[in-house]
Amino acid sequence: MNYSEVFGKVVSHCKEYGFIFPSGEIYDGLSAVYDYGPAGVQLKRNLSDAWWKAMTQKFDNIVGLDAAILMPPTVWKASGHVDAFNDPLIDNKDSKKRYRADVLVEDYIEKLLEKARKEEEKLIKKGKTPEEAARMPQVKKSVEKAEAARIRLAEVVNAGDMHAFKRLIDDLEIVCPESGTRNWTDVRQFNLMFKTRLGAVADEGADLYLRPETAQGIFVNFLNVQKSSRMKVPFGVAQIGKAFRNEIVARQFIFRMREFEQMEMQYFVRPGTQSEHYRFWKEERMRWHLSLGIPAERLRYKDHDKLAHYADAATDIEFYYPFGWKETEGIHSRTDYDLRRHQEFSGKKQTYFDPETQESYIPYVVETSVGLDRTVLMHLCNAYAEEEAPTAEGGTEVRTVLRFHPAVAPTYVAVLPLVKKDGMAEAAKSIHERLKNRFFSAYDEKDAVGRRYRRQDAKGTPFCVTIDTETLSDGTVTVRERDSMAQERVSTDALESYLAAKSTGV
RNA sequence: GCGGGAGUAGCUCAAUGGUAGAGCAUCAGCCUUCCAAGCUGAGGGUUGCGGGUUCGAGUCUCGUCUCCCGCUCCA
Repeated sequence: MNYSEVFGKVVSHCKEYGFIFPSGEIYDGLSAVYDYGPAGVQLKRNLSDAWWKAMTQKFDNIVGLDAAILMPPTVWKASGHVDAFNDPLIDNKDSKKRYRADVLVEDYIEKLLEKARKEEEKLIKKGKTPEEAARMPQVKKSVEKAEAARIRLAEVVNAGDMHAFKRLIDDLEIVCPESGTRNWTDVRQFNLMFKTRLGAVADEGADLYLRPETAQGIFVNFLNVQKSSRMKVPFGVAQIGKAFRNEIVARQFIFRMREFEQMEMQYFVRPGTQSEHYRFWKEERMRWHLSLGIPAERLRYKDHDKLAHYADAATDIEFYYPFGWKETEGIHSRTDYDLRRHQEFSGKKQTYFDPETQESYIPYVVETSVGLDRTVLMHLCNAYAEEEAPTAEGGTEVRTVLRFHPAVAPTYVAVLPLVKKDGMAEAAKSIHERLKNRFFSAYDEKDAVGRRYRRQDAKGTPFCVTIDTETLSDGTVTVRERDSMAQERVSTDALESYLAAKSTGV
């Protein structure tokens, strides 16, 4: 079974065992929106807890934050999202190519001006002065046409009138550079940010956006956090939260969702030192993924060739998903772009006084940003396995098992009486009651013990504790390990510490 | 968004235009001493949704929605 065959099985397994459901399924669902079921939410929470501890607990100079999803709209002007996330798009039906409508018109204008310039040059060569050449009809016509198009473009862009935009493209007789035809779809405004309104009355109040990334909540709180927690550069602010993007195409299960959760840490550093911190976090974040059992051969760095406007270095940590190598986490050296822009737009100084160097500066930022849902999917894809397992009759059968790292498995241990009689069930229940205080423990007495083992395998429970007649006489139980199916006899007194020792490695 | 494919029980799938079924799973009971055993019973469906053709539609037809694959898009 190869990786891509696994994908469909993972998706149906997720539904069958309560990890992930399509959102609002009884109403046909909503594209690219999913709900986490009982097993899925625990897996997700274990992963985010592991991340939160790896940041805020492990590092003295990283503190947490939970900023609101709604923020003043100017935040998104400052961050560049209002411009970058707003495109009028049009498709050519023949070439199937999609273009930004404003770019098409601008290219058209540019072509006209180019034509005018060439005419001008020709005329000047023929002895006209530049002033005379500019007045000649063959030049003047192109320039005027270009000017008229520019005015109309500005009008439709300002009005946000997509029908007028389409008429403009039709009127200008713009053709597709690929197919050369004018067989266009309508112009559609693609806004990757979700819009909502502040205030209960529909036509009053301000337009707001649901945040398209969580990072800005950290940037706008930079000084609040730094001053209230007496942090000195370098220090980090960690945050876990939802973000929203109106993706044009959202596919691949929970890999690209419209509503998703990010775990971000912005690390504020002295300008000039960003490279060393960038290198540190690059390695540290890879180590974290490895520590939770993701094998090294399914992880890699992918350095960015072309950098975003705000970055001076960027890399992705990619996982080999069933549909290929894809980004799970990004580590970006964001320079002082964000804080500088917020200083500019808010008029509030975003500088830090460094007591060591006795100077004030806007700190540089190294960002680690990991998709929580992608991390969940990574662990699901990595954990899913079908393998031969022995049956009671001595043959073999396929067992489906989720080999989660014990630290992230939704259920840590299942307590099973070998059979329901002779007081085994009662003994098992009391062990379960005790384990519950410390672990996510499940109790199951239905069906043969072999079947119960397989049920726990399918949910990814790493340990099963089985109570048999020996338990009643000498107080020992067997602990059955999920992956090896090996059993070990452990005294009930030592059971808790035995189980606890198995989850190390985070 | 475009092209192709698919939607029947929780899952995998049956059902010449003629009474919607099986296996697995779930639940209850019996039986069962270590890897999906067995027996008895129960629940679960407007066949994705909405029109049309027909005496009669899961089946033919049109539309629509959702999912999958490819393209496209993705600071």
